Amino acid sequence: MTDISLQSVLRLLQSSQLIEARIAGEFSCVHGISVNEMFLLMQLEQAPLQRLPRVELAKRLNTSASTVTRMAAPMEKLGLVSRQSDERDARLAFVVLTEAGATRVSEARTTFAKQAGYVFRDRWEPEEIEQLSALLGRLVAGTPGDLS
Amino acid sequence: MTDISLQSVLRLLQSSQLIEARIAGEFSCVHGISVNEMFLLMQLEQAPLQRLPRVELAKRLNTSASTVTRMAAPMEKLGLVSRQSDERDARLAFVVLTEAGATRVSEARTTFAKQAGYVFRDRWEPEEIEQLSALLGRLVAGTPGDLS
DNA sequence: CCTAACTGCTTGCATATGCAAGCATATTGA
DNA sequence: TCAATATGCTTGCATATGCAAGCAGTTAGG
Repeated sequence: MTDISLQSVLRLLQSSQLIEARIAGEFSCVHGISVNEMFLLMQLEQAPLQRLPRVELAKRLNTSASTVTRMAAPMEKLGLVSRQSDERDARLAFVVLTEAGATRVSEARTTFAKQAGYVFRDRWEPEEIEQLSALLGRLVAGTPGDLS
Repeated sequence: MTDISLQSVLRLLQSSQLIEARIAGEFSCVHGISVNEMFLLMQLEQAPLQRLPRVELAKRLNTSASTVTRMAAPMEKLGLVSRQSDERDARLAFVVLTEAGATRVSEARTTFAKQAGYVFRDRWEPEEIEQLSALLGRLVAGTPGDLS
């Protein structure tokens, strides 16, 4: 393989697929939400006032506004988020993190962290994980929804 | 952020999303196939006899057998792959890379490599990309469908 | 042999998601 | 002021995908 950038991106996409497949099943069984739903809650968690307009949330999740609309609806029924409108601009419909949502995302993060640990459980030195994290950090740095 | 494994996995999944979003649109417009379809062709390309049973292809793509069935059908209409049965075991239906498919995947890889290069165009030294690739290589090492 | 269990593939149904159109509201320019 | 444009959200349609059931063919145990 001559092209190192190509190799890196191929490995990045492949490892991402592997990890998602490995984590997703157990995760949603334990917490009743998907990994993507946890990501949504995590975005709210780190937003000022724990709330975001739908369009902004879509940008930070690298997805479309319609997906946010459709993700938020069932989560609202579960009480994990609520809807809030803006007094100044009636077009805005904030997605707001509720108490229950904050609790849930906290529990979910714990499970996720444990599963993330398993990814590196064999033959990884802490310094190597740090190195990987630092390099990946440069790829997500400055993007709207950086969670790390 | 106290847990380095968590941070690494979060960044890995996020950077993967970012890259996919950035690459997918232009890519499929240029080549008439999606990135996932290119991955399918690349798996065949590196398989003995440029062919694989559907179940094996599913494993290597980290997906389900039904997805492979449904991906292969339109690609067969396009002439990129063909179907071949096994003389010994009539259950097997190989997906076979055609000449046209080999040409197409070669062109697609060129475009993909160019786009991969853009991912690292700013502030990345070749040694850093190598380092990233090596670390990610450990995550995909030994998995069925390693393309790198 | 022959039946039971297994394997590979396909298909029906459910879910997830993007795009484009539509609707309501805000902003801008004359 | 008001018409044209822009923005935020939702919804209809199309595509992508997984799971479970079903079918065809193979293998194993008696």
